[in-house]
Amino acid sequence: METPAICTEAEQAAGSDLPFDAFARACPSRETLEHVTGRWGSLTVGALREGPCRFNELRRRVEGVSEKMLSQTLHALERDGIVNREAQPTNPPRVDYELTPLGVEVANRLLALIHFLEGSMPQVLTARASYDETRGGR
Amino acid sequence: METPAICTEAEQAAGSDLPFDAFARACPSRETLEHVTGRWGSLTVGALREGPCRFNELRRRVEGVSEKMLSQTLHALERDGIVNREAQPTNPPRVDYELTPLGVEVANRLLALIHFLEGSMPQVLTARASYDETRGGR
DNA sequence: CGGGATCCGGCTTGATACTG
DNA sequence: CAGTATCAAGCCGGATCCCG
Repeated sequence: METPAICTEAEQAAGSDLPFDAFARACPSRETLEHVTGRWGSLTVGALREGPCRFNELRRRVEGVSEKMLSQTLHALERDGIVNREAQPTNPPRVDYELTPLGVEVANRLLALIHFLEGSMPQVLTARASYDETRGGR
Repeated sequence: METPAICTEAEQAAGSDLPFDAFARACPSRETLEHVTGRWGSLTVGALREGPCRFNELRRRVEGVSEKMLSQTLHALERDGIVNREAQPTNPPRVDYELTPLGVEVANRLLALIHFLEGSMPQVLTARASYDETRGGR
């Protein structure tokens, strides 16, 4: 079969009506992918790649993120085993976040993609320009 | 500076108040990244990697996607120079989509990440299990 | 067939406030 | 400091209608 890396038609053929919910479950790697590549996911992974840090420090590194979103993102990544959370029951509370070894691997691949994209921005920008021009700016 | 691949604090330091809108613009590669990794983006790129195809054929390959979303995704990818659109003014109209050389490169990196993630699913699943167990299923 | 325009519901996000 | 709870807004995605 020509099923790509991402399961697409696989579940369609198997399931039937799946409103896109079923296939998300059938393809857990997609979930993780989105945790990693999502808005705050990629920024968080990027920030954590510079070294472990605490919650509010992370908020500063990823600035623009709300507490809620950072917390949420962190939990998702922690649940996926990408991020490790170390809470010390001291007072005041101190919690450090860091990438797990798996997280580092993921970060590297992700960054590879991102770097490639960044290196390709001239092409992308050119493409965008001609696209916009062709269609009159819209 | 230790600015990561993804521009995070860079613009913060430079700009100032950016409500996450400014930095999205300051960091066009992030935009493209999300086009590629997004819900339909990754599926579309994956589908197109199997070879060029027409709109409705694509809809079938990526099934679950609505016309609107496919169209939208395709336009975003086309604008970024990831996808090439070839319209033939015949009747009935025939339009073929295919990955550009750049698109193929991007697809390869993306798939590398995805494949790694898929290969790591046992770890991820294990991590998820212990996370869920620890917190009582929530 | 290939798509654009519109309407609309829902999930995602973001402020704000509160707890330990 | 390190979060969670709540609530409203906004964007995303889907269904539908329509045109070329």
